[in-house]
Amino acid sequence: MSSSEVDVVVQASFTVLDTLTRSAAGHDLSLTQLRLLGILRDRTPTMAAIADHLGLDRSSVSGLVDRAERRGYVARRASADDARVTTVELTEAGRTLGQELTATVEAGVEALLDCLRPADRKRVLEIARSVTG
Amino acid sequence: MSSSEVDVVVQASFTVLDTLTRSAAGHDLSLTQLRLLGILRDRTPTMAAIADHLGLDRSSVSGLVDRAERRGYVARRASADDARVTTVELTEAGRTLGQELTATVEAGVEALLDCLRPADRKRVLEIARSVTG
DNA sequence: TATTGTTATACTCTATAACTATA
DNA sequence: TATAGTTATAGAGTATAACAATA
Repeated sequence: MSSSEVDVVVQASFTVLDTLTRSAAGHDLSLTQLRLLGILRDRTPTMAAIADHLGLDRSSVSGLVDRAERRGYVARRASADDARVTTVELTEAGRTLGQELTATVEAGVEALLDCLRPADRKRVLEIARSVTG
Repeated sequence: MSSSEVDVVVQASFTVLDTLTRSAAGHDLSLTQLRLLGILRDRTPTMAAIADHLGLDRSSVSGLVDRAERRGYVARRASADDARVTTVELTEAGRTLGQELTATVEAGVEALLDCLRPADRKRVLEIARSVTG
């Protein structure tokens, strides 16, 4: 694979990520906050699990959750099993916002893929699944 | 396209971006600094052109270039045509670092795509080109 | 002793607003 | 007047180190 071909893959990823960033910004959120809400959509993880998932230090997640909590999108809950552990969950407002974001992101990504032929759209999904692993 | 299929595309983009972020961090750079060096690889843009390319405010680019300049990777040059204009170029150290980054990123992206069959690798490049436009 | 999470600190990144210099 | 770039300011995001509470 030539270096220009790597460029193309990287540029395409930036294009998708720019779409996500704009979707988040439209709701006055950062990309990281968007990812946090995405993680909480179907989970109630511990602080450590969030850090692992986002590849961040735990202290960074403390601040991240602080700001999301201050805005009313998430809530901390003490674990019943282990008094050291804190779990994080969406509030009703957070869930509503998450659903709006999902719709916005979906529209943005679909717009990006609208230029592809049906066979290519099928293929890009297969490839994306392979990359995700 | 179902929402789970959008998820797959988004997750694949995050995977590529995480590879880039790790490549940059390995050289003690942020993703934005990596993008800046990438832009300068084959151009000598004005501050305004960098801002347009990265989708940032010009004041953000001033700080970005300040920090890169302080580390010896880029240099500002006054335009001969228009005294208001400043162009930015790589230093020798910046070019060397950029080449190292290119190699690191290339290896990382290739590792991601190693699971694909040859026909798929060809296809992903075509699709990536379409998305990039 | 080891682990979970927070706090203190420092830096990068980013935008808005106000400014200077030039066109 | 309009444009290019900077500076001042404020806030978000991030890591490191030190810490408290719990296991």
